[in-house]
Amino acid sequence: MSGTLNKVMLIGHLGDEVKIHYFEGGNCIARFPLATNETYTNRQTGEKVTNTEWHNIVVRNKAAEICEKYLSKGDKVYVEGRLKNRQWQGEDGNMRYTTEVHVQDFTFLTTKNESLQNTQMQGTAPQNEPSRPSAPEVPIDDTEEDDDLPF
Amino acid sequence: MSGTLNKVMLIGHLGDEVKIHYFEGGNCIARFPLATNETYTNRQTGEKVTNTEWHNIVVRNKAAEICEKYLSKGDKVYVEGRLKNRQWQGEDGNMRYTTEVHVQDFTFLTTKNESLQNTQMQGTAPQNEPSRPSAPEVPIDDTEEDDDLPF
Amino acid sequence: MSGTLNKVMLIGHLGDEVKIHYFEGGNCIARFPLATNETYTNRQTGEKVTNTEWHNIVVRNKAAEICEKYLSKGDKVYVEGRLKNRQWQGEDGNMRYTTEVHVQDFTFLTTKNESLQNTQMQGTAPQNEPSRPSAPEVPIDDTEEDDDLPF
Amino acid sequence: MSGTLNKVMLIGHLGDEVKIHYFEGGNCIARFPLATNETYTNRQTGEKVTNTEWHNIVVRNKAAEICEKYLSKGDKVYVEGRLKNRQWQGEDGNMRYTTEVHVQDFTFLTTKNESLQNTQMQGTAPQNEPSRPSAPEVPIDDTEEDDDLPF
DNA sequence: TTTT
DNA sequence: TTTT
Repeated sequence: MSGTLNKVMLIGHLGDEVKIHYFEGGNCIARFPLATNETYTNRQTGEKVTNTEWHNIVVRNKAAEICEKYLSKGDKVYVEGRLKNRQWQGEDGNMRYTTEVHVQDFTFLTTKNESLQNTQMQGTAPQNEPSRPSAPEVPIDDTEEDDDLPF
Repeated sequence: MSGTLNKVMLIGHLGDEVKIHYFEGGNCIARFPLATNETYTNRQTGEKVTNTEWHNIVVRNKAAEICEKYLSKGDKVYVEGRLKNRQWQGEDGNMRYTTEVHVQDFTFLTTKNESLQNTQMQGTAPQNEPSRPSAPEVPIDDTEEDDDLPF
Repeated sequence: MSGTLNKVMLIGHLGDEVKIHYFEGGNCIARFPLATNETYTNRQTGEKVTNTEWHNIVVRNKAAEICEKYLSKGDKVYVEGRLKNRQWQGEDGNMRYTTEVHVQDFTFLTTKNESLQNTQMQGTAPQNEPSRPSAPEVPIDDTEEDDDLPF
Repeated sequence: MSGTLNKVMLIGHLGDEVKIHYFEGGNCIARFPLATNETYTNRQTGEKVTNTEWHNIVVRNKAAEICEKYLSKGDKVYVEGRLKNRQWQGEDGNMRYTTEVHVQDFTFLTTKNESLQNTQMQGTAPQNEPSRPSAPEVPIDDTEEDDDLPF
């Protein structure tokens, strides 16, 4: 315990399909962009303004596979996780910086693919899913042996 | 996954010592009251008002033991968990209802017992601690075989 | 500022219609039950178990009227607020205790009444709505002159 | 209402002093870096690893002035807000991207400057402070007329 | 009393 | 690039 807290909670829509990448050891990582919207009225002009924020969502291993299987562009989802900054060297030699949301928990709020109905139940059991009183049947290997890969 | 969310996040002070109870199988449960305060100014009278809410905190197994070991009355702590309603029959034959916060994660914000400094690191690794990329060294048995006990 | 935090975040379904009550000064309060579900597999028996928790949701003034207008039994909603304990004397003379969630923010995730489409935009502007950069057009009177009424 | 949620909750330590900037109309914006830590044990090597994430915190107007007045490098604070991405053109002509946490609520968890004790009460009344039953005495102008400035 |  |  470090006495700190790093928590993000988002409800938004997928702006694109889930992209998954498998590592040699069998681990995998999934990524997708998530849009949240804010609407307000400009006080000076009186016009209604909508701002969209795009978030880089990152999911690992079993949870990644569930997302890849059941989520599609446009779906609404709740994700909970941590902010993580990542840097890498761009092709032009300059450093690039990105902030990602590394998912610890999620729940589907709509899915276009309605075939998941029953499967959906275990769909919310990501890595070390905190809201499960009993242990998940499938042990999830969370080893971050990919940590220095440019993802 | 059920498509729902049940989350509570509190920062408050312990109103009493942690009380722990061990079950036969080795499981245990710890309880303590946590106070949060709200201060506002009454618009009509202009006086400052402070309201204190008391929350029933429930922690299980390894996390319970960490709390019992390191937290004391007056300590400040962050807890995250789920709301759970519990009912039982009182001595007068009437049903009693209580709402509890079942802890999934926590972090110490102050402790009177400063001896924990180093131990503190694993102090924040409750059951299925979600913010850990690697697995906790000690597997935590979360079996709720005590679920129908009146706690 | 009191150095404490009292926050609840729920996604659930309304178990009943919104009940609204108006006070003399024009203030009002709305209440509805909200269900969250938890599903897990019993480790011993292998059977799937679903637990439902019921939460007492309380909304005030303008936000209350929006809820009453647009939410119906069965709708899914996100609510954010504070835990508040309330006690009152029952008809049998015994004290009763309830824990409520006093809403500070909310967003509709589905509504059966689809006629709200456009109105919905301001539907998420409860009292002192925090996610609005510009001020809401309608000042909301939040005076808690009803605090000792048995609601 | 947009049916989305964009929420960040952090407990961390200030990595530097609060920097405040005043605009012509009297509005102001404060910024400071906030560190959160994550500690875990590498499963392969068995060594303990600590990761620090740095977050760009942005506060506006009255809340900004309170932060500037009472927070110092090293202080621990809870902040709640929204993720906001900002881009601007760097001196080299390349676009720069940053993710910021725009604060909606906060509470001091420690302060080196203990003189605030009493003042602290209003220290937690940022813009449209959601946890206040009564209205703040000082109306806060939240107009974002500075939105296209490179902050 | 909700929902999947 | 989402959604309402």
